[in-house]
Amino acid sequence: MGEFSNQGDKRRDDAARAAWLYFINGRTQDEIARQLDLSRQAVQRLVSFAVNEKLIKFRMDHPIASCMSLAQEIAERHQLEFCDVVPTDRAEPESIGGVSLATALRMNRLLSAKAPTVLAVGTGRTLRAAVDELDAIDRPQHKIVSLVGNMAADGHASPYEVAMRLADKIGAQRFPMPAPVVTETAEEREALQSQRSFAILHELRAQARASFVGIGELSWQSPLHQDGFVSDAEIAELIEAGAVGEITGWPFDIDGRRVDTSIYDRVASLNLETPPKRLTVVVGCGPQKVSPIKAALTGQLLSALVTDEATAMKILEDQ
Amino acid sequence: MGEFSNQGDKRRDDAARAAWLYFINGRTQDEIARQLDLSRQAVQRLVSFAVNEKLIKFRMDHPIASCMSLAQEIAERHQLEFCDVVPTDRAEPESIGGVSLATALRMNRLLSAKAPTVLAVGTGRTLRAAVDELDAIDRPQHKIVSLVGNMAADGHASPYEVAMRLADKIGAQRFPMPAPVVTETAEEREALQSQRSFAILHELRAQARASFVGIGELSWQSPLHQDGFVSDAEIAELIEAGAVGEITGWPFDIDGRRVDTSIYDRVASLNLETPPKRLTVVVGCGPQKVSPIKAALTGQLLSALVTDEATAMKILEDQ
DNA sequence: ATTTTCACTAAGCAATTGCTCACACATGGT
DNA sequence: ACCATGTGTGAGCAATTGCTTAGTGAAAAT
Repeated sequence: MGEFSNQGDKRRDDAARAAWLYFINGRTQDEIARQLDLSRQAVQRLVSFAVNEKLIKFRMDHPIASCMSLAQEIAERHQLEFCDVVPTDRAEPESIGGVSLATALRMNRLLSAKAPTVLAVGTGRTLRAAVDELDAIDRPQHKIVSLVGNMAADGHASPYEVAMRLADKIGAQRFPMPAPVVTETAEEREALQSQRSFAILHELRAQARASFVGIGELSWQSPLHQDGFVSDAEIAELIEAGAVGEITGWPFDIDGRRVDTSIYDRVASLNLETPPKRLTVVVGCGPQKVSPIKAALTGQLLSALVTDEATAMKILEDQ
Repeated sequence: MGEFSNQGDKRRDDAARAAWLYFINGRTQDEIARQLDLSRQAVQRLVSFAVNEKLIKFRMDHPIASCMSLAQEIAERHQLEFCDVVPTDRAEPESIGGVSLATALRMNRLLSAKAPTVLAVGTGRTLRAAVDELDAIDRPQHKIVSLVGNMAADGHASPYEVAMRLADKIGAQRFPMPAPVVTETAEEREALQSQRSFAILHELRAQARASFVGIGELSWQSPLHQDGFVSDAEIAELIEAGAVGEITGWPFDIDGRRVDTSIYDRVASLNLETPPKRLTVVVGCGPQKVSPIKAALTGQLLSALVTDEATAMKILEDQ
């Protein structure tokens, strides 16, 4: 009783206790310090730690009318299963805190099920942040399958891998994709995809309850390019061919249709299901995501969307 | 679009937006004021309003070891379906914020089900506070049935009625008990209970997924007495006869057994099911609740408990 | 034994927040 | 028109919080 396996647990416990007294019982840090016999600074550190580590969570329990109406409009117009729109922080329009929280709530709902569930995920900053917001639950019966590799051609890995981290978080079985996003040659992709592990990924995706994917723009500043997944020549070719966005590495044009360039035969990720065969949630916000999302909606590449108010408004503009 | 049915909605929306930016995006009230074009004070009021109205919620997502071990010990010793123990605010040991939050989480879980669910509830401050913490969901298919009336013999009603408020909150069907807790005469109770509405209450309780009840001590300061449900003479008689606690008006002694006094034939609430036929959650904390809870545990009057750390420790002492 | 490292504390300052008060403005009743 | 009433606002102050610095002591490393 009352013993801790290590110091870290004790610290987390103290932090949780301090945060409880602070947020839920509404005490000041001074009072908590006296109560727990610590210095005020220690309490301040604990509370801050608890917030950073998300031992304590904030959740909005009120539908904001303007967000709701944007969401409904988008969902109806594109026949989505759902659309979540969160308030934009205008001082920092690229902030992903809001959408990742909303995404985490959706993931939570699916993952809290006791029945074994397969979830397919892409990669990206926003998804990664969403995983950090997930509730701590233990679901060894679930399976997390990666839709896309996270290696560049030069072999270095992007830090935004999601499947492993998600599986870690909930103790699920993990099925990462051991591949680059885009291979050097078409033959290389063939070789990769003929491996048994790829067949398993395909098989699992077919059983997946839902897919969660990010969305990228295609430009010289695009994440796909910056993270080194595609070369200068390739990005130029893609832009030239009219590609405006990509999902799990698959480029598409303004109408959401596939773009035939030399990389099309070298994208190693699982194919996009068009139209989606399962709940396919696209997550993203920010000015640069507007046209990719518009295109994806037009091309019916998704069946659900999580974004923010500013992006939602631009998506609805002059359509 | 963007229109509001009334001013209150607009205010709540603004508050929600301010709270979102404050808690979720981590901006200062000053920044939010500039962004929403309001004074800092207005933002401070909005944030405070959002917290008070629970538009924004705090939730702990970390099991505190000492609370967990107390909970496990109690649950095992008394074969409970669950026991939730929350940290105590030692500066205010009677504070019910924590247990009501924990209770609300348990209620939420049951009420979020889509399948029509019947929930039976007692009365009391803690339960009342728990209802205020519930998520805003709409569940017209559910039914809320009251286990106990909330009128005193003199006809005045206690403000701690729970069933109606709970039903309001989630839009469920309501089945209040139109009766005093203790009638004047045994005949009066007979008359009440022969009414059709009572048969319905019984019937519904039999279908209930769970009961949530408070627990009271029996003393001159007990809520039952202070709220005027029982007279001076009656409380004296009960104490004399060895009653230490009550649940929905039913008094019991230190072993959790019924106490035969003159009021036993006049308690109008639905009978206690002993042992419980369904999930029966007792909610309460504070020094004065210790022996009632101990007694109820001994007499197997409950199948789940929500309390706080200090109370839990005292419950486990020298048993 | 000595040094290094680390974590913590006290102190103090600057930023942020909570609260009060006096005042403006709208509303509804007389 | 005039007056209560209440609702919201801005200013200002006090409390609280976030953060930095310097110092202390314990544990680990040398």
